[in-house]
Amino acid sequence: MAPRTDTRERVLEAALLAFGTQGFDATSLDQLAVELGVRKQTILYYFPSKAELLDAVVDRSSQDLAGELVRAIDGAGPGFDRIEALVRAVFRLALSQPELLGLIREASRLGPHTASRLFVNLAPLVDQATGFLEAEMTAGRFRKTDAKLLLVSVYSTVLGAATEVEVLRAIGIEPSLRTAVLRRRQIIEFLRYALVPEAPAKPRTNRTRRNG
Amino acid sequence: MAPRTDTRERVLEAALLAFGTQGFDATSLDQLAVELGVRKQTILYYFPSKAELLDAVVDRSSQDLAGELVRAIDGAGPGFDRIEALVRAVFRLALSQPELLGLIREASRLGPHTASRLFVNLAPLVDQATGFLEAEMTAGRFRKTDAKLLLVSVYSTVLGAATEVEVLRAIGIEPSLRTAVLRRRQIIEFLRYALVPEAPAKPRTNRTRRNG
DNA sequence: CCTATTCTCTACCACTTGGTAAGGAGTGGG
DNA sequence: CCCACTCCTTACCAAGTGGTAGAGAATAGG
Repeated sequence: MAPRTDTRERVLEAALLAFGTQGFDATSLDQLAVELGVRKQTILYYFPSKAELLDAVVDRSSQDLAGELVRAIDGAGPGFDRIEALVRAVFRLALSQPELLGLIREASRLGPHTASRLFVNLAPLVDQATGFLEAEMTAGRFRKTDAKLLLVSVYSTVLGAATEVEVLRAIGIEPSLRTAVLRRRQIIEFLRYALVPEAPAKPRTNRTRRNG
Repeated sequence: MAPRTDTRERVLEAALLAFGTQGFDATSLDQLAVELGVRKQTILYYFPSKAELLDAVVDRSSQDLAGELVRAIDGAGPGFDRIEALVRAVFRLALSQPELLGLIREASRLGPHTASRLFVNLAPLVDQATGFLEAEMTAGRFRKTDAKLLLVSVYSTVLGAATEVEVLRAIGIEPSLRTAVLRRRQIIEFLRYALVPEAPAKPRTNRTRRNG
């Protein structure tokens, strides 16, 4: 039956925001409660402990992320188009929901328990990605190498470019929508050279890839 | 004059280890004190607050890191050899002092104050790196692109491959010395394709690149 | 020997943390 | 009307947090 309130929902959202930006340890249940206009025990009613709240947030967020990325990838053509679609999706998330990507980082930082919880939900995506990479390699569209290791590289590169705000700032790139577009383009170019063999015909046409 | 004890030194080391592995918020002064076999107030004698301890640790660590990397780079020849030397240095650190790289991650996560402190010390390295990249580009040895953005990509890729232990584990790669060598090789290959134009003569000989 | 300095200690504290216990208000069904 | 259930509350707590105050031990210099 439908619950009478959406408090549980709101707790999850607030927790995602807090965990994803400040980090798990730097977030207190009291603080969350205040933000929600609710007593701390209300949070503990829905989630028996802070750890279980984290688990719930990680579960939901990783599922959300996986869904988002799978959708973006499925909508793209074969070959490098999929990589490009993935990068675009990640950058879209970095702008609309930076806390989500932040939580991913945080979750893999918090040790095996949380990390495995995270990657269990991401497993389908990982499998699909490795399968995709291997297929592209045998088709000769991508350079041949270890697909798993390659995936780690792509993961690090994309997530880094999308989330390492302080690094950008330190290097003299103020994070903004404008520079995000430039960063995205650079990442795509970077990955294309890294993945696709031969001269990739460098399309000056920005993105219109649909045949016509 | 030389201090009569090395306590300050030991505090810094223990703090680096704890901050770099567990994170700043998850580390308490009491815990550090117990590990050191010393009262908490001894720590606070040398560092008036936990925040200032962090600052000191970040300062020292970033200087150490910069020194280590500059040394590795300077000892390498021109062109891609320097990138390779950098990757090797980072992986060496990832094995011998993982907490150092962990602290770098942590520091850029803890907000502008700590991050700027970090990158002030890394600024020479950053300048040298961007200068190097630009020089290589004009020399035609590297593909032409925005040097700063490229640097962010390289940074993310290398640091990610060296530190994202849980990601590796989740993907089915148990972190070990053996896989570290494979990862390092893959990263170097990956970066070479991304950076160096044309077919780079893909050396089947593993690493002996010295003319002979 | 005396004193100043360096270093570490004991004793304490205000505050925050995650969490327990239990009760009360609203609601829906019998 | 009453019972059971959902939802949120007040009241409270033990443990841990970063940090202050100040004393005591050791050493070096005069």
